[in-house]
Amino acid sequence: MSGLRARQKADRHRRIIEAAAALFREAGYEGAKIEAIAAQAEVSIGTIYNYYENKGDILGAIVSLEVNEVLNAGRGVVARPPANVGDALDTLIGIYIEHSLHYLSKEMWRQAMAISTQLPDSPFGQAYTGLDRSLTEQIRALIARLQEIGLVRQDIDGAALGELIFNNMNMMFIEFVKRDEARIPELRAAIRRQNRILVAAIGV
Amino acid sequence: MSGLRARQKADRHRRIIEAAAALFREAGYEGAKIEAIAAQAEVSIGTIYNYYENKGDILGAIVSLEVNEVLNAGRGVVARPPANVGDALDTLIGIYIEHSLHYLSKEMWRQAMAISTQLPDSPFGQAYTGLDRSLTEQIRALIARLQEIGLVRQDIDGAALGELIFNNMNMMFIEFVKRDEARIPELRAAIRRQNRILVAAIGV
DNA sequence: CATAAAAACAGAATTGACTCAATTTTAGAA
DNA sequence: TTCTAAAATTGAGTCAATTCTGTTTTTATG
Repeated sequence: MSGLRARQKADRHRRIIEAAAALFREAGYEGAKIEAIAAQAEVSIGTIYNYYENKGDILGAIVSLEVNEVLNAGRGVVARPPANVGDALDTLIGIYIEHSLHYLSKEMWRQAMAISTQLPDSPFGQAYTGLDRSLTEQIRALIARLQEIGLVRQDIDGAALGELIFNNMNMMFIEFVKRDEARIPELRAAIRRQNRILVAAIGV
Repeated sequence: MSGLRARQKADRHRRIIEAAAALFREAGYEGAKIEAIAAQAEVSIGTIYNYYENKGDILGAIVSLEVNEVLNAGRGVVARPPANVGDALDTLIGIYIEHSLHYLSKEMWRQAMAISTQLPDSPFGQAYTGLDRSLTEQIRALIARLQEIGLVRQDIDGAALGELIFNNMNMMFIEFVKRDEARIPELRAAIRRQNRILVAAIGV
C-alpha cells in the first residue's frame, strides 16, 4: 500500500509550498524567513530541508507551477495560430507575458532568475533551464506550424529562428522584471518592434 | 588639499579589489570569505563594508573593469568593420566572447549575473545594466556604420536590430556560463547560425 | 599648534540559512 | 499483536555575511 506515508508527504509538500507562496508574496523572498515558513507550514526547519535542498528550490517549485501553466496556455495558440506571422508571434508572446505576473511578483521572478544562473546544477536550476527549453520549443513549434500553413518560408532555419525569438523575448522580460516601474504594454510593444524585422524576413 | 585621505582611500580600494580578485580566482566567489579578503587587503571587515555595500559589489567592480576592456576592444571593429555583414557581426561578437573569460571565471560570471538581476538597484546592479546598454549601443553603432558603407539596407530599424542581436547573444552567453563544459567555438557557431537569419534579411 | 567636527576604521554582536545527531514514526515481517 | 529496520522529523548548533557602536585618524579652523 502506498498509504499513509505517501499521503503525509504530499500533504507536507503542499503545506510548505502554500506557506512559502503566502510569505513570499507578503514579505518578499528575502523577507520570508525559513523559520516563518516552517512555523506556518507546521513543520520543523529540518523537514523543509528534507523536502527542498535550499530556500531557492522552494521558490523554484512555485515558479515551475506558473511556467507550466503558461506552456499549457501556449498550446492553444500553436494549434490554431492567427493567420498572420506577426500576430501569431505576438499572441503567443502575449500569453507568456500576461500570465507571468499572475502568481509571481517581479521580485520573485528576479530571485528565481538569479538562483537559476547562480546554481545551474541545483534541482531548480536544472528545472528552470528545462522550462526555458520548453518555451523555446513551443515557439519553434509555432514557426513549424506557420511553415505548414504556408505563412513562413520553407527555407527558414526554424530552430535558429525559435531560439532567436525566445532569447530576445526572455532578455526583454529579464530587463522588465528588473525595473519595478516597467509596464507590460511597453514591453510588448518593444518586442513587437524587434520581431518586425524578423517577420519581414521570414514571411512568404 | 585633498591629499592624504583621498590617496589612502584609492589605495585601500585597490588593495581590496586585488585581494578579492585573487581570492575569487583561487577559491571561487562563495569560497572567498569576506574575512579572508579583509585580512589579505590589510583592512578590517567594517572597512570593506564602508567601501562596498556588499560582497556582490566587490565582484561587480571587477566585472566592470573587464567589460570596459571589452567595450574598448570593440571600438576598433566599429571603426573599421570587415566588408561583409556576417563577418562584421561575428568579429564584434567574437571579441566580446573571447575577452570575457580573460579575468573572470564562469563561476564569477554566474555570480555577477545573478547579483545584477537579484539587486538591480544596488550600485553594481545599476552599473551592470549600464554596461549591457553600452554593449547594445556598440552593436547599434556597428549597424549604423554598415548602413553608411552601404552593406545594410537603409530602411532597417537599427535600434531594434541592435537590441535583437545583443539580447540573443547575451542570452546565449548566459546559457554558456551556466554550463562549465560548454565551449567557446560552439557558442560562436550557434550565434552565427542565429544571426544568419538576420544577415540574410538586412543585407542590401 | 590646539581642537572640534567629520570621516573612516575596527571588530564584536547579530542574523538567518543550512547541517547533523538524536529522536520519533511508519511499514511490514514474524 | 509485537518488534525492528528504514524513513522522516526535530531543533539546537554552525557558519559567514552584514550591522552596529565605540574609537581613531584626518581635516579645517581659530
